[in-house]
Amino acid sequence: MPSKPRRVTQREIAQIAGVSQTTVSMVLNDRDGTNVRIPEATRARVKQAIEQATYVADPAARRLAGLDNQIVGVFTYEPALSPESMDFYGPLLNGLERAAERIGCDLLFFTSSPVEDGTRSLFHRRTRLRLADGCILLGQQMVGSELGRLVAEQFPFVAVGRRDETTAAVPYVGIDYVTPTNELIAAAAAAGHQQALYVHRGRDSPTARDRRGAVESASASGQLSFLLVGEERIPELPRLARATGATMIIGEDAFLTEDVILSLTAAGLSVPADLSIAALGEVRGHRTDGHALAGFHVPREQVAAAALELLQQLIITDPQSWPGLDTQRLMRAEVEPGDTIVTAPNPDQDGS
Amino acid sequence: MPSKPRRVTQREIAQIAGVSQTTVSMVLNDRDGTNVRIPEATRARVKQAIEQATYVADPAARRLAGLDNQIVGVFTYEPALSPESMDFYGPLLNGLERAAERIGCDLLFFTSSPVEDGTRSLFHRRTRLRLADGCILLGQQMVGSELGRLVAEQFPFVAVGRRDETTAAVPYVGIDYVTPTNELIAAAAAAGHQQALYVHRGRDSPTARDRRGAVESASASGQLSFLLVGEERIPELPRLARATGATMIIGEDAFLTEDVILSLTAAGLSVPADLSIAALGEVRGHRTDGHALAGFHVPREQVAAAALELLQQLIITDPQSWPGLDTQRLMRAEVEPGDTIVTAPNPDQDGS
DNA sequence: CTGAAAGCGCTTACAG
DNA sequence: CTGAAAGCGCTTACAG
Repeated sequence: MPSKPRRVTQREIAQIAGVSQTTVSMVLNDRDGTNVRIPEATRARVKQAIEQATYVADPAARRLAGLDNQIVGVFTYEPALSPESMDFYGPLLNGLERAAERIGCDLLFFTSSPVEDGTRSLFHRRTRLRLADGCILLGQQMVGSELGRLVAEQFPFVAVGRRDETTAAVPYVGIDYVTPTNELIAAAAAAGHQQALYVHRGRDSPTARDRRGAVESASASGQLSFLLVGEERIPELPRLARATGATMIIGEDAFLTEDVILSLTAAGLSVPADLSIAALGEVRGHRTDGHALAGFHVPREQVAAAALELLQQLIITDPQSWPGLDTQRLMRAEVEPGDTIVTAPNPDQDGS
Repeated sequence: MPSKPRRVTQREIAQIAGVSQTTVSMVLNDRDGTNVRIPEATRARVKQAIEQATYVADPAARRLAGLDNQIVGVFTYEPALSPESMDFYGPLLNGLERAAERIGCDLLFFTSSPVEDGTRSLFHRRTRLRLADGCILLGQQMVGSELGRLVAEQFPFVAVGRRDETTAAVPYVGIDYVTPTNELIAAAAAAGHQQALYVHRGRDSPTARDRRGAVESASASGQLSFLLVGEERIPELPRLARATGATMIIGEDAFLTEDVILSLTAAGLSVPADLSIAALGEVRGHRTDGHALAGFHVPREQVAAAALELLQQLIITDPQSWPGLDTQRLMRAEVEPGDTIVTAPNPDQDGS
């Protein structure tokens, strides 16, 4: 270990300015309370010494003495900066970076977290978690026990995405898929669609359940009847559409929906002429044969920014008062009308 | 400021295990030197207490006591996580993340650095730079005075990209463009090309100079004669090629080269049938009309990994001994042959 | 208004 | 082999 080169400290500043180290600290932190009132002259002298000696406070010492750090931890359960993960993490990281710059905090990525017992863990022996004032958790899937431990230890953190890995009250900022799903279904119904297929991945995540739930209740209310189809049955879609008289197919997300379209066009069907199509996920950048895919815009940048803001609130609030905060927030995805929902062929006209 | 919830400390572990706090520290850090020899029994007792109490050392205290942190700072002179910057930063960040995971260190992004006096500065009043063991600097353009100060303060850091912003000996890992440029020109000459155009952006960065220098010396040696053309003259390229008899055009980078191709095809010229084309930069993912663009593969992931490894060396080496280290390294870009360099039309045949 | 002192949680000589 | 003590650089009661 190399000898840590000594930096200029408050003590030296104090000597230069001819005051005590305490006074330097007071000036530095603008402590001008009831019991302390430092005359402008002293203050100026100290400030000048600080300037002249290019003093910078040691963050470790500040932290140890109990102050906050302006450092926010970022933990992802998988690599966040690889090309493959950019689709999902890119907008989130972008939103985090911008919000961090605005708030004035640094971002500590816990890239070290080793794989132990088969899963990446936030709590390893040498975790630097405590160095951060709080932590943002990113990832499609999180570990319930770790979320629980964070809650139990009253460590400020916010998860991105609605969580159900634990019964503990996990602070999160997630995405409201229900409202836009209802809107999109209403629009489809208004366009004359009565029978549709919903193609899903069969996952059991909160957002997957949300979307499926909205679809099912639209179906139950008779607004638009759905047949739910697992992704493994995509090849059968042309047949299923014919058999049910469906005039529309909705996919759980854009990528899945692109597979759906491939299956349809392979069977000689044309989109949206023969079948209207939509995805219950981000569709920006997704086009099909010149048509903009109908679906949602998911404001991930804003979600990340909102998560950081919520985290700041938690950090400056005493844990005692956390229950009074609104710590579970949803940002609404917006409907992107696109060009792939068209008026349904009138079934009555078929018979005429 | 909320009351910092108390964490379990070494003192408590010591009480549980019935030893002194010093012993706990010794066990924790595997201090088994000449003067200390802790019997296995004690050691086991302490370890069990640590386990049971889920003790994690306070990184701030460790740091303050003079140990290293396993935290590497990352500073970029512009936002690194925005979609626009992903082209350049993406591969670097990916390489950093992977190397950090392997080495076991966390990455502290100095996203806070505010804009002061018109430029983003690493040294602001509250910089957390000192919290990191060392720092990686990323960016096309850096500030010479800050590089100089880092050198003067003997703070371990490594810049990505060859630097010339200061006369100080800046540790860096950069890219060797000269070797592959020579190779590419040799290949072009071997394919019969004798006259070419080099389209550049007129920048004065080290890598721009390297490329231009290699082009000029090839020209001077008679291997392949070049006319150097600024990017503003791209519209004139068809005329210039005809006037000079050039059979090939090389662009400084792939994006510029794509503009070149647009200009040529707009004039009714075909690539590579009428003119061979290459770029002196990363060409992966760049195709032109079904042809893979000839140029380089720039191993940015490896550059980032090498930078982190060099930084680790600096960190564990006493600054006294830094001069003995090879702190300025170049990784060679590789030639990607592509499909856009074809045999030159034989000028003699023209006359026959 | 200002300073001496205690304490944050750790490491490392230094004595037993 | 093990512990008491000093010190890392800061903040914050607490006395003057």
